[in-house]
Amino acid sequence: MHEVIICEKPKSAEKIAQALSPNPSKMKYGKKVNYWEIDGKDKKITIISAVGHLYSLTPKNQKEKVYFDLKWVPSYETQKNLNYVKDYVYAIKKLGKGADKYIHACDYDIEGTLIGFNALKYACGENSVDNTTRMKFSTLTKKDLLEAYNNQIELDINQVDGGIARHIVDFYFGVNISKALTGAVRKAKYRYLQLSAGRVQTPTLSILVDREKEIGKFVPEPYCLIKALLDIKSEKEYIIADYVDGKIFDSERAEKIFENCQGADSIVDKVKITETIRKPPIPFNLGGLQSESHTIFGFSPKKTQTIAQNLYTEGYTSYPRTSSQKLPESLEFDKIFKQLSASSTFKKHIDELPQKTKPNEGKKSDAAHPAIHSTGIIPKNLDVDSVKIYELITYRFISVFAENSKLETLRVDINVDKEKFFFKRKRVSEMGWLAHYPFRKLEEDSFPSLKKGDKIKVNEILSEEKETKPPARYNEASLIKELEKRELGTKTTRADIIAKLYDRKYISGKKIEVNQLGLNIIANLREYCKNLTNEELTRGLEKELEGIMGDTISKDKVIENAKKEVLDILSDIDKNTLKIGEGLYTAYQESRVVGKCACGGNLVVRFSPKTKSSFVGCSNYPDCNIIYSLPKNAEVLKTKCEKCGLPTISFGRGKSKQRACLDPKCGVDHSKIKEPEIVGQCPVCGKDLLKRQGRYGEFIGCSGFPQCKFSSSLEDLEEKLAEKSEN
DNA sequence: GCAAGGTC
Repeated sequence: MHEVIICEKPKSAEKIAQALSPNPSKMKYGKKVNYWEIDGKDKKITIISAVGHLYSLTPKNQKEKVYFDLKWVPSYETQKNLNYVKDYVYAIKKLGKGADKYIHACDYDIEGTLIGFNALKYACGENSVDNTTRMKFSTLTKKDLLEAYNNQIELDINQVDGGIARHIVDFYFGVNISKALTGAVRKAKYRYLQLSAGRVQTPTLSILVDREKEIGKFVPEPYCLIKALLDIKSEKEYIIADYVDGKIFDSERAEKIFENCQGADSIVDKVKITETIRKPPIPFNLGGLQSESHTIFGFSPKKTQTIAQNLYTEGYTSYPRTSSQKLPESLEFDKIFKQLSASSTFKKHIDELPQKTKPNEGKKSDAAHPAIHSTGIIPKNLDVDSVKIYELITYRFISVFAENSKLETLRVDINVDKEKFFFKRKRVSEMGWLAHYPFRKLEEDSFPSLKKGDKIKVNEILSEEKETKPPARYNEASLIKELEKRELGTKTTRADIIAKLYDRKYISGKKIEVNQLGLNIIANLREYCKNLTNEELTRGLEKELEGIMGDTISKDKVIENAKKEVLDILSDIDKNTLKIGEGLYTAYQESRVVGKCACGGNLVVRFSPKTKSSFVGCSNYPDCNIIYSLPKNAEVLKTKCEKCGLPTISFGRGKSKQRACLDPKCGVDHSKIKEPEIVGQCPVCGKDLLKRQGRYGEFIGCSGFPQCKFSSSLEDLEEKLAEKSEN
């Protein structure tokens, strides 16, 4: 009797083999594919694996105008970068044909069920499906796997149908509407401009557009902050106390308070020290790791994901594509810590952990995998960025087991004449887990010794005019969090989808801005297929998939409904195709404008298919044929060259990243302007004031930043200094 | 190629 077990990925095949036998034989098919064999008395078991989806949808006839007639083909046929899949398909075809019995042992979710089903149907042969049972497990532990093997259930064909429907509906909407948009530009302008829309990418772009609009209509409100510069020092800085009510929007009131305080000294009214407990952080899931790595190292979520994936394949850290924030005891922490202790730096931290502790866990869990953690194997020869991610994961893993840290907050309330001010100082009083997680900035304020009734001289009363700020733009990490919250996309696809929006030139910048093209796409889609721009399509699809799995609606009915809806949308787009195409192309051109040409035209980024490189040319071509070539992977920046006014560009990677003027003949090397120029003394703390380069141009900041927050625009500086010295 | 979803 020959039994074939089909798994979702090589790792789970290995785990299942090890669970079923103390010494399974590890075999190789070709050079790359591992599989396992267990020879029993009257049974031979072959355990093989897929590598995620092996098959993808493709139109039966590529020449159709719209694609509703689809078929499954091996995914390496439609996507060249999936070449590695080939070996696995071949292996399953060879090893999985003609067995007496099949066991479907992929992850127990919609996609996993479909992965195994397609592998059986298209690689092992149609008949294999009828001869298949299912293993249902939620972790890859020996106990769970054995239990699943001993209690196999029937293959749930409704779950398979749910998976098929999901793929087809996404294809119907995504591919057909993308084609229609691209086609509209082609028909209107005879230009090829690859555009796209989809169930997840479009609502994501829509979220960004909404934020853009909020920012656009935001009216800043002036307010006033009143501060008292006290004649006591913390470290070397004078302590500044804030007016107790914070922002004051009534300027008359602000002025009155300001007047009231003039010349008066202050008396300490109340001194209070409170202690707050900070629990250790929670274990990383993919989103958590991406977000932390973004704030600490500035890595994009996609970059973090790739590095974490490599660390996993090398065996240094656990499976990264998890949403779990939990670390079950079955992982055997003791063993991992013992292994990690081979490194003296980790040992130092591990030795300080309290005995017999449980990890601090988060709420989210994942059926297939625990939170991201170190395996215990100490890596060798990692590149710098991988080291950073590895250490982040390992120190996080250690610190979730550590003790609470404690923070002391000193709050001093003072009266300046009749007006009330206060200031706060913070310091860590017990390090706890912070000692094992060297990525956080620690609060280390010194506490001045004061008691009720003490008199403090007031050096100066400061009145700062401020404006309320518009809501912040999303960055990649905060956008991923928003998508998680709205349950759009999955943990694995979110980073890719954002990358796609950049790629299409819908959005740009680290603080994400929506380009004209992105705004126009959403405007059009909101008019012609509203459901695609909000989350309704996803929510509706979820409901329908539940219906399919609960056997209250058929897969075919769901697919048919989707087809009708897409046909309606396509006919609306078709009726307005020239208008839509025109608008999209104009928006695209506006997005590409980077500056003004000497001839009065617009400087535009163009792509030369001949040299396969980008360059900047003038919109008045062929009348004006000025051309600036761009280095590979160059980015045209918003800041202008101060010598010639052309935009500046940045190119190169990492430390060799350079800035220069778009015109190489201009000769200003912008990368050398990094040494900030000293332009005066800070009126608040007395340190040097520096001219700094910000995201939106130059500004003046204090060299004492972040302790001293004084800043000013170039224009307002003199005024601000004069104002301060008058008082 | 176009989507979104698995996985190296």
